[in-house]
Amino acid sequence: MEKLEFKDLDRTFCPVSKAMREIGDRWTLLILRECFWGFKRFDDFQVNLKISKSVLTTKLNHMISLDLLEKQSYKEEGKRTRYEYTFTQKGKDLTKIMLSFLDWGNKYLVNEGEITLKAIDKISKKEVAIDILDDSGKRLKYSALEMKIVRK
Amino acid sequence: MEKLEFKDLDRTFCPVSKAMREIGDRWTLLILRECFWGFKRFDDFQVNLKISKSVLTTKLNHMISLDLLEKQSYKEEGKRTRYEYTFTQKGKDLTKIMLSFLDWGNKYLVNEGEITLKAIDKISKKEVAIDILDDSGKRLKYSALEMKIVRK
DNA sequence: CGGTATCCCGTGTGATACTG
DNA sequence: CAGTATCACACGGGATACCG
Repeated sequence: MEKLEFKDLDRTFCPVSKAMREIGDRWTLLILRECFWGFKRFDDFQVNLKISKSVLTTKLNHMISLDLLEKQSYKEEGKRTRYEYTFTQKGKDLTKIMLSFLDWGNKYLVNEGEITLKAIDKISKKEVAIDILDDSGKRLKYSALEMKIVRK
Repeated sequence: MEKLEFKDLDRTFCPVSKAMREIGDRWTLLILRECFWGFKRFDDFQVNLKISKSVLTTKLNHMISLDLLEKQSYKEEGKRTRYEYTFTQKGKDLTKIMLSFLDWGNKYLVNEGEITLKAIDKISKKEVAIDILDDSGKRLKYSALEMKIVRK
């Protein structure tokens, strides 16, 4: 079997391409960010994100079809039925992507003195980091990395 | 000083929003991926990504203006002057975002038996992971996280 | 509150042709 | 090879009105 070179490959095989096609739009990650903060209702998304209702409808339905979100109805005593959106495991697993964005954004796009967001450990209240680890758990630099083409 | 609540905040303050505005388009991350693989020339990008030349020109110039890329000229003996694009530190620091996409894409968007890409340690040739760490270097679950509004 | 149905518009993108 | 210029268009997104 001959060795596959990057140049020969249709880039659509790359998981980064695939992920971009699925969540690489203006709203998906921001909706999931709102979920991560605990918001669940249509109206919260709409007000917080200042997204138009028609687009939000489309996005939510699309994200449900991609298994990023689940829609559930619930009913409080004496109130009418409501709906809430919560993320699935697949959606929740986008947290690392969100935190990477957060990290990079904080480093390069936030000025000194400006208000921003950090992710902290609930217990220690200290900042968390996101990093690249080898199989023994040691942190790696980018320069220590290479890409390999494999079959899953 | 009163406590700031998420609901009160214009979402544009969020570094995730800011990052999305800067790199949340169809091409930027894919161009940086090609850089990460070692490609540097206009034509490589164009052929590999199947992007139209006019769009590529616009993107590259935009990315230079955002300080994600640098353009340099170089000259080999007896050949004419060529140009190459390499990423800046700011661009290089997007690697974690790329690896997060790679990780998530591999988990959810690649079927068994399909060709895909993994990031490995150059030395040990073993797969690397990307993870969330507390300040002592211990891995954290999402459920151990919370967000905090701070000033940089 | 939680949507759907229309209509409209900007812009991101591709195709093609041209240049040094 | 490394672009620029021009045109044309689809589609994502916003605004508005309407509905259960």
